[in-house]
Amino acid sequence: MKSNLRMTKQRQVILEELRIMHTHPTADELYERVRGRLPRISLGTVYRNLEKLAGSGIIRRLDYSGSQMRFDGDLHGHQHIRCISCGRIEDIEGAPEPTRCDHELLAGSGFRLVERRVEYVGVCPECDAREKGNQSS
Amino acid sequence: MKSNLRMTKQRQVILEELRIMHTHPTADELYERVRGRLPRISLGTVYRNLEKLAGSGIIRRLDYSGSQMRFDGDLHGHQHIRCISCGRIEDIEGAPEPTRCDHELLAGSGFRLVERRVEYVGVCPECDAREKGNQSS
DNA sequence: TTAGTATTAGTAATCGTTACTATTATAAAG
DNA sequence: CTTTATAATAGTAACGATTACTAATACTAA
Repeated sequence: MKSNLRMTKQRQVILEELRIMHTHPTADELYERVRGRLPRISLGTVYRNLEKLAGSGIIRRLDYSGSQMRFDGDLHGHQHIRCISCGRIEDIEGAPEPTRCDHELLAGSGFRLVERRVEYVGVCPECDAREKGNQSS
Repeated sequence: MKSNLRMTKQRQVILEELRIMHTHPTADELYERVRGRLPRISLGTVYRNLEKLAGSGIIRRLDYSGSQMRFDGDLHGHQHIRCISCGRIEDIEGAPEPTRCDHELLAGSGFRLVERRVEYVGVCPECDAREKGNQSS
């Protein structure tokens, strides 16, 4: 099997700029930067490469969360777990996580902490069963 | 000061259905449900009401995350904090959170845990200063 | 009643992202 | 150095979720 991932000039520059930036840029913020070096690059190329690079584990996308906003009418303290496969979100009953070491971690940042959300990401029983069933040879 | 939030039939039904559902529905999933009771309601009304209700703290929207995907070229273990005011995301250096009680919490769900993301939400120093400056009597 | 204003239905516009298409660049084999 | 196969590109169109707009309607209170 071949590497299947050609290192083009565009891909190279996108990756370099992303690694330099450290600001967790959006696709079009990155696009603006990259245009400084490759004026003829298209926005689609940036999107496509970010997807490829994330798929290969070379970069990371923040927010697994899907493209649609979700709402919760239940305000009592609980957590959520999102299925990586089907996108379903389920409640996790139980007290919110302990906040022991948060303040140490955040001390240097200067941020005023408002909330601390734990997003569990996993595979729900149904998807897990289905995926195990599909494991061919 | 008046309540400023009229409880219309539409708003009432949207809230009731959301509270019944327990599936963290998207706006159009909820729209479909509500149409069963109010066939002439429009999708825009659902969106507008969800926004109003969330703004009043009566319901909750999952994912503070903005509408744009963000990327990170730095794969070493670190956390993020997002500014509620300007949307900026900063790195929080330090070990990932302890996972002590996660398994207990998740035990009943049947999910296979893949990842555990902590999203800190706060106000960055700049926004904090600005907001404090703007506090007029 | 009357008036003032929030809310609505319906539709158009916006914005981030993805899909499509013809062309170009890359890597490997001859 | 060609040739060949195919991944990647620029440019543009399409898409889907959300928001904005507008004229009509429904609350609420005087």
